[in-house]
Amino acid sequence: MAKLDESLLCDLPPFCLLERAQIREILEAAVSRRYEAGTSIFEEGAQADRFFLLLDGYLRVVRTTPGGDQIIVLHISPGQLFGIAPALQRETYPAASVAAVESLALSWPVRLWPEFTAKYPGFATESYKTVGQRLGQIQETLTEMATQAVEKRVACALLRMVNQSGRKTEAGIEIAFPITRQNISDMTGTTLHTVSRLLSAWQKAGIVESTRKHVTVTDPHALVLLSELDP
Amino acid sequence: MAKLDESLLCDLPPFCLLERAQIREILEAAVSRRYEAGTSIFEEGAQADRFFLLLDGYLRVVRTTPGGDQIIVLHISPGQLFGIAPALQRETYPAASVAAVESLALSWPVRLWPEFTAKYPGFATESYKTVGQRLGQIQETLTEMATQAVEKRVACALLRMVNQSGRKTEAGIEIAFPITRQNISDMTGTTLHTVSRLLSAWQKAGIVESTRKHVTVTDPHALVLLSELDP
DNA sequence: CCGCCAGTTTGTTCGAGAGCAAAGTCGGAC
DNA sequence: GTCCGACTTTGCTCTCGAACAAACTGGCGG
Repeated sequence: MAKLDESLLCDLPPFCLLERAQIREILEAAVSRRYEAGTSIFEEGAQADRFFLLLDGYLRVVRTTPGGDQIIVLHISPGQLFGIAPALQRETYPAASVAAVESLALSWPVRLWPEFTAKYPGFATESYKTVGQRLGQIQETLTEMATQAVEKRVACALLRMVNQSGRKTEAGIEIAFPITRQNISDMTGTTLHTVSRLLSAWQKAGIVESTRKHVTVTDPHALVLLSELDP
Repeated sequence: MAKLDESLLCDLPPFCLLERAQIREILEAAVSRRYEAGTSIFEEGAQADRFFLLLDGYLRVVRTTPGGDQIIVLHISPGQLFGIAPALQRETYPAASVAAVESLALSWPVRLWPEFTAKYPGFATESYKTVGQRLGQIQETLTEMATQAVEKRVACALLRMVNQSGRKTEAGIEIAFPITRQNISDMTGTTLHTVSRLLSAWQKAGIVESTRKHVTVTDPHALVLLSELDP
């Protein structure tokens, strides 16, 4: 249990309607923990006994197939709730959460969920809104995966990451967390080879720049065209 | 607004904890409507102003890409809530719902949702449970789509339909709603040609039987093997 | 009873992208 | 500085399944 400044929470959607005293209460009940890059916060299929809020860092939500292939379902940015399976009456987490960088998260035991939704106005509403957005996003990814060619899927994946956590730099917009070719291929259901070729081609075309583990989109508009156009 | 027997509702998860009087109240507020096969209950992107309960029939939940390709996200069986976007604070429905056969559904205006969850114990819990199940199912489909070859995806899709709405017959287990090769290809992101070839091969192998618009799985176990094994 | 059409089957061609192989390079540990 | 391992690049081959084409079939409406 850590002593945390309530200003961390009071701007976030699920908490922004609450009073200082309520926020303090919530913090009192929370456990705060640091996760090193690469470590997992919880595993796929594990007992869903807590729910979480990411304060700092970035997470990947990952599913692994029996065959050992894995795919990245989505990324979590600071300020977002995650591991909210228990809010949906799930016994287990449907996917694992892995820290992409050193990260900091709060968590509460599941039994507090009903209390939170009952006691704090707007908490339930805002949380379910998050669920709705994720559901929509996953449906979108699914359609994309089912209908689009590899090139478009990769373009869409980059755009999604840029939109969710792009940082403006001199060169363009940089994805805020480290990401390998392998990671991108795990988001798009392709191979790191293909991703590497695509990024090389786009770099030559002046659309992206990339170094090890980092990608900057220099011409977002061109990427949008790639993700939409047919030929 | 139709006069409906409350016994229709009282066994369903969202309502099973309620008293007769409450169920009657809920029915009073509902609009009941019949939909012909092929018609849509609501369109993708439409204002999400009502939520629904399928009483009879089967629905496909469909997303369409800008390019005109469409994919079937999931099927809805009698007794399930659908179009519950509003419960997740969405302004619009993220996908369309189309009747696969002549169907009957109840619906209520969105403004009753908060009332229902507040007034009827277990309603919110059970509804969000449904959301959780769908989220899990879609994630599963997504991983499948991203990692598995066409043959396995089709096998999985058949198994999912059989599990959700299989009917025992002399020959095996029949999928309870009409389904074309095209439909199956829309669930698996392939073409009707490929699905046709697969079904033919499986029929020859004694695993399935199929006529126009109908599929019966005669050897479910063999299909499970196909959906799991590697070689 | 016939004709039509939606749905299905089957053949053939062809290209995207997976799989395999190998070499290059950057960054951190020591 | 130098070594090592994780990440990346690039070339080549080969297969799966999409795309195109065309014929067939069964059911429904007139």
